[in-house]
Amino acid sequence: MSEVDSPSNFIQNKIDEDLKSEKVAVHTRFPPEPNGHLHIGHAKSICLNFGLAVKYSGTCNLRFDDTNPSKEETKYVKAIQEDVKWLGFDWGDNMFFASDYFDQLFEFAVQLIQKGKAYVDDLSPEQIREYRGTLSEPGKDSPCRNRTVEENLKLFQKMKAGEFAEGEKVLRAKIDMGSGNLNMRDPILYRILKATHHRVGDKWCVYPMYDFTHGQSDSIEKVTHSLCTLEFEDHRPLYQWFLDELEIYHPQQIEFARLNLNYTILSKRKLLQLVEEGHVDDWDDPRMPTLSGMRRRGYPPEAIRDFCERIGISKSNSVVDFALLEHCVREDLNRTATRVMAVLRPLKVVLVNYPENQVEEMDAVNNPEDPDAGTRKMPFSRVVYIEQDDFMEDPPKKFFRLGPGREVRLKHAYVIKCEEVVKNEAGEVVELRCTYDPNTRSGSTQDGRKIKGTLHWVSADHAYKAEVRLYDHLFTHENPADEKVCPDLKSSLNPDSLEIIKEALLEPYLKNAKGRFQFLRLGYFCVDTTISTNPIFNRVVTLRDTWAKIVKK
RNA sequence: UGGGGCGUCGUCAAGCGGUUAAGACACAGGUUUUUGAUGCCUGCAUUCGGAGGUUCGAAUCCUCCCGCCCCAGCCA
Repeated sequence: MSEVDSPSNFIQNKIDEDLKSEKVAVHTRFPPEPNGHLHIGHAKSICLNFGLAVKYSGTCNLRFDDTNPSKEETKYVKAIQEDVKWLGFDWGDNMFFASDYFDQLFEFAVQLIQKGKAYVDDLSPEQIREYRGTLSEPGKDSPCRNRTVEENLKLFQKMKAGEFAEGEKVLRAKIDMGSGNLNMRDPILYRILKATHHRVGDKWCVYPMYDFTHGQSDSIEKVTHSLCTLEFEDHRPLYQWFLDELEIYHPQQIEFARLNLNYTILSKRKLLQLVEEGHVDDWDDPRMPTLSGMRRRGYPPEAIRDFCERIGISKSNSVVDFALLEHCVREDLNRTATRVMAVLRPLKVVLVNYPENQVEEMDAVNNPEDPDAGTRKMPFSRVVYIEQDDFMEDPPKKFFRLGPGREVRLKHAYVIKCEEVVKNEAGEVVELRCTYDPNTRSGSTQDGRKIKGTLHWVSADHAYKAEVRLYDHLFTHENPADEKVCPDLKSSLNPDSLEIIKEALLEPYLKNAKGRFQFLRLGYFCVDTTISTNPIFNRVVTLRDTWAKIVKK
């Protein structure tokens, strides 16, 4: 599989080069903030970081970047762990929290003050913004910039002791207010936040900013390659500045492009909006691009890993075709899913020459791709249901399913012929009266006549009724994430992203079933018991459908 | 001349001075098939954003130009 021979990318090339000069084990980290659920974009990062550790026999830490207590919650920590595990990765003993380093980080800040490289600023948030300047104009120094070391030390301790209100003071690095890089214009190191932290409670009322936390955390953990997304490129000089000034171990930050997928959005903020406005049930709605949503939908973790492998790693902003993800899912499921029969929109078929009350047990192959999967029995009787789409009263040329006077094969059973079409008062076809050919048991003709069409079916008396849910893209717009071409998110929502079929007819084998199946000729489905005790079958993905393409033309 | 990035097939993406410019998805044909599925076969960039230059030789090096993305949270 493609998981074995992963394609080359610039990060691997870099690591290969690094390994030539210094023989240290590769050490990466996946650093989510526990303020929401993981999505397929995070999967790219997880697969990259953990994948590199596996490939180079190194280590990958799971580290929670929990420096903003007002947004973070323990429930997210748990959900993230679950998602990473489900994806198939193991951090072993290497789970850390930035909050583990709060004492150390505070000491680092004190060191900078002592070196004259940090100062306490009294400016208000608004003033700080003004003093920062703009993209094209330099900023100007704060009046507090030249406080003495002693004064700064005293003030910083008072900040820590809770003697000031939120927003009253901050600790800033003393770098360069004229820098073209805004991140270097005396960035804030610590702010006052009188919030309870999900792990360390009320121990602190000053919290370090991301920039003052991330690099040092990487350094403490002896991370060799700190991989992050492109928007942090501008932060790299600052990342290095802290490590230099503190004179501690230097990991290297390398940036890559985040994942974009068409027909969906991958921004936490917008995903949250979908949940809060009720456009989806929750974060794990099977239409969501979250890992929990995909898990419920039935996407195998192997398929997601394969997908992440195939999309590659580069620095160019790109939008990956959702069809590639679906391809990976189909490829995995084709190999592994048991084939069963289910009729979603039933049409009654009575076999007029089949004995009343007779039931035959037909042998059905479980998976033609896997000889070891064996066979099972399927009951067959006088009344069966077929799919409404599989009958046309006035079929076009290339249609080779059932029609008046036509013959078709019921998979694993018999060849039948449509003798009579029964309609209701409205003129709708409600029943087909057919004859079966007793000489075609299991589906093969003895006189050598070719039967082009093969239909799935279910015996009326033995059918098991269950709810089936069909999903489609959440958005009709190909690129809902791009606000330039799609300014209104809501108007591009796909009104048909969910179709519920209350009573689909399934073969009895599916009673008490768990896991994923291929409903023959329809698609792959996965049992979901999240929202009801009765199993619901979620459609993972359809089968490729070239007939539908022909019809479209 | 604010700073930092990116431009190779419809979409991803290899390529790192000498290749017929990988591969995958998508698409289009054909074939096998008791799933219009799967499988198999074939086709799909004389050209690498553009223009110059260096070189025996350039997608790869240099120059200029063009286009796109990110940055002005006490978010990460």
